[in-house]
Formats: sequence, structure tokens, C-alpha cells
Amino acid sequence: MPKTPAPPLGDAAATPPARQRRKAERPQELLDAALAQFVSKGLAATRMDDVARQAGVSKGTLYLYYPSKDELFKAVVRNSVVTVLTEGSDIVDRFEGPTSELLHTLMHTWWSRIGASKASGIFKLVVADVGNMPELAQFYLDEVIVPTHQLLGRAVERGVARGEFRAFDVTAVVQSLMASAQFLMLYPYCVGSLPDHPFPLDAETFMKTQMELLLHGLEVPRGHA
Amino acid sequence: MPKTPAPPLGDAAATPPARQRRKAERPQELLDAALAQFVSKGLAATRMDDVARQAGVSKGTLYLYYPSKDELFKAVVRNSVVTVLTEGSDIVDRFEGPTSELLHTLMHTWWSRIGASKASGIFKLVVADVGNMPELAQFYLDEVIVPTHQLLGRAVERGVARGEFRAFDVTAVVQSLMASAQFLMLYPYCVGSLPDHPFPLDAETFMKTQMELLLHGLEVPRGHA
Amino acid sequence: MPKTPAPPLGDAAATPPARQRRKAERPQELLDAALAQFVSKGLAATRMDDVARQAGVSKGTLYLYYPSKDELFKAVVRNSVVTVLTEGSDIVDRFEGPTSELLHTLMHTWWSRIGASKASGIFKLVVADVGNMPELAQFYLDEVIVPTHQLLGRAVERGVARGEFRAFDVTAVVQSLMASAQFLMLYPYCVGSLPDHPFPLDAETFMKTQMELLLHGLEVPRGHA
Amino acid sequence: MPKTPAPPLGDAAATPPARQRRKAERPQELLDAALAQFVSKGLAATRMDDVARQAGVSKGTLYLYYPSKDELFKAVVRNSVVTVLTEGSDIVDRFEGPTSELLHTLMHTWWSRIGASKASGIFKLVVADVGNMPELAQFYLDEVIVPTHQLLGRAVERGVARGEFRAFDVTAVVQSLMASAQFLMLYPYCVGSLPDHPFPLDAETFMKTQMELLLHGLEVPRGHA
DNA sequence: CATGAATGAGTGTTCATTCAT
DNA sequence: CATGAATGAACACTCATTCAT
Repeated sequence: MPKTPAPPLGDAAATPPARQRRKAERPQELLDAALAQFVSKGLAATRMDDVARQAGVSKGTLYLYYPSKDELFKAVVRNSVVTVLTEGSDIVDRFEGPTSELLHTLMHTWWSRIGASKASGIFKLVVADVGNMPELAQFYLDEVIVPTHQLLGRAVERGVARGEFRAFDVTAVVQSLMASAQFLMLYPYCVGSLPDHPFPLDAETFMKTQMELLLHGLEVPRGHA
Repeated sequence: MPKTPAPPLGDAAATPPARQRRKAERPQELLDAALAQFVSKGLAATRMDDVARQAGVSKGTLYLYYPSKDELFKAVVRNSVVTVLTEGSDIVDRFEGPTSELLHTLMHTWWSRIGASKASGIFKLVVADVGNMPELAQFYLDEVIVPTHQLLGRAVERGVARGEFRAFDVTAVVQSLMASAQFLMLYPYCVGSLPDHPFPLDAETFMKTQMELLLHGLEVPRGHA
Repeated sequence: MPKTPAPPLGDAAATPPARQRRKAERPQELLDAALAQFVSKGLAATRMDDVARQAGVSKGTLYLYYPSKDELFKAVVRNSVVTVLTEGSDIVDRFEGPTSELLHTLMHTWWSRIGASKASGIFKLVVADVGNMPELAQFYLDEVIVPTHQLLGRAVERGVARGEFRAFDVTAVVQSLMASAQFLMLYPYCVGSLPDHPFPLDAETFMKTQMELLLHGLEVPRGHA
Repeated sequence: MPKTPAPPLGDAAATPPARQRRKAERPQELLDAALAQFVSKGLAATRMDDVARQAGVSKGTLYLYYPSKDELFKAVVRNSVVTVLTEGSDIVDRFEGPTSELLHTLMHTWWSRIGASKASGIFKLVVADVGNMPELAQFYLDEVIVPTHQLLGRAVERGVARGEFRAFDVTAVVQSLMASAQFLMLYPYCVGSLPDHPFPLDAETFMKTQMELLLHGLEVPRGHA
């Protein structure tokens, strides 16, 4: 019976042997497991055992990749948020059309990539534990907050430059958008955690409404000259 | 009818023996200490010893008043937020003048009573730990979220009834306000925890701006007929 | 208005004022409460609070009468067992009639005074805790075991002296009787603690049977000369 | 058919690595240590630390094998008594010869396996703590008392069936035997705990005497027709 | 005398981290 | 590399004992 044929030369890197492929994927598998556990139980209440079991490895293996619980947590944060920001930046650069539409696009992209995924739980974790991990604060500021501000700031400035928006304190507008995003991210961990609660929140509707309010306050009054 | 003779001026009866006076004040002292510790270190990272020491009592005494860490935490939440809500309700009932001003008043009252105090840290704690304390979720919904919605909802409806605001989804407006409040409460535990950060947030300005944006989107266009 | 008349001389001790009577009865009330608690929960699992509450006094008062838990326990033991032994001794001295009947009488007196009362639980406690209280062992030996041996030994010797019993190792007979008594005292704390158990033990029947077996082995064979 | 080559003489596979061999032996080592500690100090007074130290492991390791103190205790009881009962049952099945001799054999087997070993202290523990552990009561009844009754009951019935014993209430005879056994088990924890006590108890003599009394009361009068 | 608030040493249990295999 | 047995520091909670009132 023919063995698995040797991969053609030059292609070896593309399909490594199963063991190596496994090894290459391990870090991501561990981070996924850790994210799920951290988000659902909180940092302190999650045991390294839980993470390892969910990832299907032993506790020792987990420590082979991440030297401590704190480092694992930081790696989870890093892994979950950074990649998305470059995507948003591209959108701002390339977008053509009204800025209000750009903002809608950014918001929806964020929602589909972060807000609606488990990654939204990271914000909860950062808020909860940043007080005991000073380096995490700096990291989160540098890697998340600042880029986000720049990203959104550029979008708003685009609107002003194009005469679509009133001249308005850009930081204030950005913070307004971030407040909305944070609200959406935390809602599931607040009232949303109860099976029946009186204020069901549809994210799409919420974003649309907030955006409408914001833009109405932002846009240059038109047509009643 | 012979009465107990009136105590001498200064009313000795009004100043019970030191031990009793202490016992009457203990619960609040313990709650204050617990709030400070919980907020600064998180629920899991705070030891009962820490709380007791900060309150100047032994650990045993702490357990004399609160039977467990969880109960202590719930008492802290109760103590810090519930009283303020009735105050806000009174303001809405008695307010005369434009609704925009009422909203400003409410926002500033909230800020001075909750937002600017350590009590703001409670929101962080609730978000962080509600996942492991299901009863807390219900409690927070019943005692904080629902009353807050009602309070703000009544204020917004007042504006609509008086013809000041457009007819608008009340819940959306309330959520917008709560998003701003949450943003302010969490800011110190996010980027704000760093000594020097590039987005210093002045709460007064932030509230003013958000309110301005919101009201601009809310108010009935006037005078350009 | 006439005060309570002074009690006539010589009678004061018989009817002391209520408060003093209360005080005089306190120790017994405390011992009763302690016995009940110790027996039902064991020494280690009984809190001084429990004893005090059952006795209707504060914990401080309990310590006013007994300086420690250990001392309280010893007092309970002393109080419950010692008095009965003198009664048994009297019976042996005065008894007239067959010795087999004397043994029956002693057994039933023991049962009604000790075996059937809560005092039987003391044996359980002594067995359980004597290992950690060396003085208790000596006390129990001196005050309970030795007198009991002497009491029963005299009864058996009477039977031998009167020609009713074979000459037999007295200690062995006494131990046989004590084994039966211990069995009865411990039964409730062993299988007897279960609501439905397959070996219901009627104490009267048990004692009668054991005595019958013992006497049958002890009595001088009669009448088949 | 190619087999795995036979291991060299001495069978290396039979001696697993030290770590695994240790793991296989750990439970028994822990149970031995726990038995010794429990018996000498009582359940409540024994700290898990003590057990661990005596077993030469850390406290954490102890919890690796037994999830709580209560479970450890139950495992000790199980381990110490259950195995012996099957041995006794075998003896009854196979015995040939007079039933009085069978009873002697059973008694001596019990003494060498249980009575004279530390396992006798388990009875003390059960008596002392069964009140606070309802499941233990049921377990002890099912696993110890009932089998013991059956075992001894069969032996007594054998004597009656073979015409050696009078027809007698079997339960009463069994209880008489158990009373003797309990007396022997508790003696060391009662007067026996003192270095010099006036009633030294030689177990062999005691058993012989009790058996003699019992059998004399039980056996069919012979030969003086 | 009586109270009960206060104490703090003590213990069961958990879990991040290590390391022999 | 991977494992999982072992560790031990840490912490919530209890309760016998004290003492100011």
C-alpha cells in the first residue's frame, strides 16, 4: 500500500508533517482555549488546568508555551485585538463616499470582528484586571487605545475636511464612539447575563441609533439656506 | 405620671457608651474599607484580612458583620448605589425648567455622588464578577439598572411631552446616557490608570460634549421656518 | 407597702430569693445543656455558643462558671456518673435474696439511671476524647471504672460465698457485665443512629438474655446429684 | 507470528518507573498514615497536615488522592474492615469440626486481623463521629454490621443444626459476641490508655473466658441422663 | 454578676508552578 | 517535547477565649 507520497520539493513548508503542523498550531489553540475560559469565568477564577483541558493538552504543555498565567493572559489580549486594527486602517485609507457611511462601515466591521465575538470579553478582562497588572495597562494603551483613537480620528477629520461635519472636538467624537462600543461589549456581562431581562439589546439597532444621534449632532445643517 | 427624669442638657442618652457607638458605626466603616479594597484590587485579589486591617479591626470582627466575602461584596454594592437613585428620582419629580437642563442636573448629580467617588469602581467589579455570581446579576438589574432606566426614561419623556424633544426611542436615548456614564466610570481603570496617558479625560467637559451632541440630535429644530 | 417578709430564722437556706436560687441552679443548668450538646454532636463539634444558647445564657456567663471547654466537659462527666454509684453500693449492701436477682436489680437500676438516659452518651464521649485528655482517663478510671468493678465484684463474690455461683474469675464476670452495658450504651451511636436498621435492640430483652447466658454459665449445677 | 520480543530475565516491565510505582502505592501509604493519626488523635483533632507529613508527602498530594477529610476517613474505614469479612466467611464455609471450635477460630482470626491491630481504633472513630456523618452510619451498617451478623449467625446456626447448641435466639448470641469484641476494641481507649491501671486485660484470656461462659450457657447438657 | 463584641490562632482546601520521567 | 504527580504558599472561614461595659 503506497505510503503518503513525499511532498514535492519546495512545497514542504506548505504542508508540514502532522506532528509539526500540530506544534505550529498549538499556540493558537492554547490562546483560543484561554480566551474562552478567561471570558467566561474571569481571570482569577480560571484555572490553568481548565485552559489545558479545553485545549486538549496537559498543564505542563501549557507552561511550555507560556511561562505564567499572566503571560498567557497578555498573549490572549495581544492575539485578539491587534490584528483587527490594521484592517480598519485600510478601510479608512481606501474609502470613497460620504464619511457617515465610512463610520457605519467601521462600526459594522468592528462589530463583526470584535464586538460579536468572544474577543469582546477581553475588554471586560482588561477592565477587571488591569489594576493588578501595570504593564497590561501600558500595553493596552499603546496597542489598542491609541491606534483606535487614530483610526477613528482620521475618519472624523476626513468628514470635517470634506465639509460633511461641523468642526467639532475630534477627541470628543471618538470617545462618543468608543463609549458606544464599550457599552455593547459590556452589555452581555451586565444585565445581558440574565436569561430574561427587560432591556434586550439588539446591537445593530443600537449602533444605528447611536450613530444617527451622533451624526445628527455632527453634520452640517443642510438645505435651509 | 413619673417619667424617667430628663437627662441633663447635652443629652447623655444620645451618646451611648463607646462600645455601642462603635458597633453602630462598624458596618459603614467596614463597607467603606471593603469598597476601597475591592475597587483597588478587584474582588478575587482582595483578602478579607486586607479589608479588616483597613477598617482597623480583626478578621473575626469582619465576619461578625458579614457572613462571607460574597455577602460583603453585595452589601458594598447595595450601600453604594441604591441610596443615590431615590435622590435622582426626587429631582425629576420637582424639576422646573427646560428638560435639557434637567438632564444636565441629573448628570452632574450622578457625577458628584457616584462617578467621581470610589463608588464608580463598583461598576468595574460588577462587570468583572457578575459572571460568577448569578444572584448579583439579578440584584444589579433590579436595584440599579431598572431604576436608572425608569429615572432617565421619565426625564426624556418629560422633554417629549413638553415639546422640547423630538419623539425618539426613549430606550435608545437612555442607553446613550448610560453608555456615557459607563465610559466615565471605567476610564480610570482603563487608560486612566496610567500616570501619563495621551487622552486626559476631563469629566465635566466630556459630559458637556456628550450632552451637547445628544441634545442636538434630540431637540426639535427651532426657529428656521 | 410591706416588703417581702424576712424569712424566719433557720429557714433562709430553704427558700432563697429568686435570684439566688437562679444562681444556685445555674451550674446544673449549664451542665445539662452541655451534656445534651456534647452527646448529640460530639465534643469537638460542639461550640461553647451552642451550650450557652441552650442554657439560655450568654457565652461570657458560661465562662464564669467553667474556665474552659475541657473543664466543662470534665464537670459534665463528673456530674453524670458519680452519684449513681453510691446508690448501687447501697443496693448490694442491703439486698436479701438470691444473687441472680441482685444482679438483675443492679442491671435494671443502672439502665434506668444511666443506660436509658442521656448520660449513656458520656461513655461515647470518654471513649472518643480520652486520648487527648490524659487527666480524664485517670479521673474516669478512679471515679467510674474502679467503683463499678468493686460494686459488681462484691455482688459476684456474694453469689460465690452463698454457694449460688461456681468459683469463677470475678474480674471476668464483671467484665462480661460491663461489656453488655457498654454495648447497650454505644448501640444508639452505632447502628442505632439510623432510622431503620435491621437489628432493633430492645434493651430489656437484651439484658435479660445476656444475664441468662451469664448465669447459666455461672450457676452451680443443681439437682442432678 | 512475530511477538514482541520477550523481555530479558527479571522482567523489566514488571518494575515500573519509580514515579509510577510510587503512585500505585500512595493510596495505601496515605490510608495507613491516616489510620494511625485518626486513631491516636481522633478525627477532629487530626490535621490533614499531620496525615500528609506522616505519609511523607505534602498536603497537596493528600488532596490529590482524597478530595476531603471526610472522604479520607471513609476510605480508611473501608480499607481496614471490609477485606477481613470475606476471610471470615470462608472460614465458616469450610470449617469441619465442632462449632465451639469454629467460634474460637473466628474470634482469634478477628483478633489477629482487627482487634490487635490499629484497625480496632476505627470502631472508636465510628462511634465518636457517626453522629455528624449520616452516610457513614449507613455505610458502616451495610458494610460491617450486617455482614458480621450474617457471618456469626451462620456459625451459631450451624451449631444448632448439628445438635451442639440449644435452640437459642441467634441474634442474642451474636450480640453477645459483638459485645465482647467491642469491649476489647475500646479497652485501650478507656482504662487501657493509662500506663498503670488495675485491670490489665489479656485479650486471649478475656476471649477464652467469655467464650467459655457463652458456650456453657449455650451447649446442650450432655451425658448426665 | 452578666453580657456579647472583639480577637487571632488554627485548619481545610485550592491552585499556580515545578520537574522527574 | 509532553506529561501529570508533587509541591507549598495562600486564603476563606471558625471558634475558644477575653474583657470593656
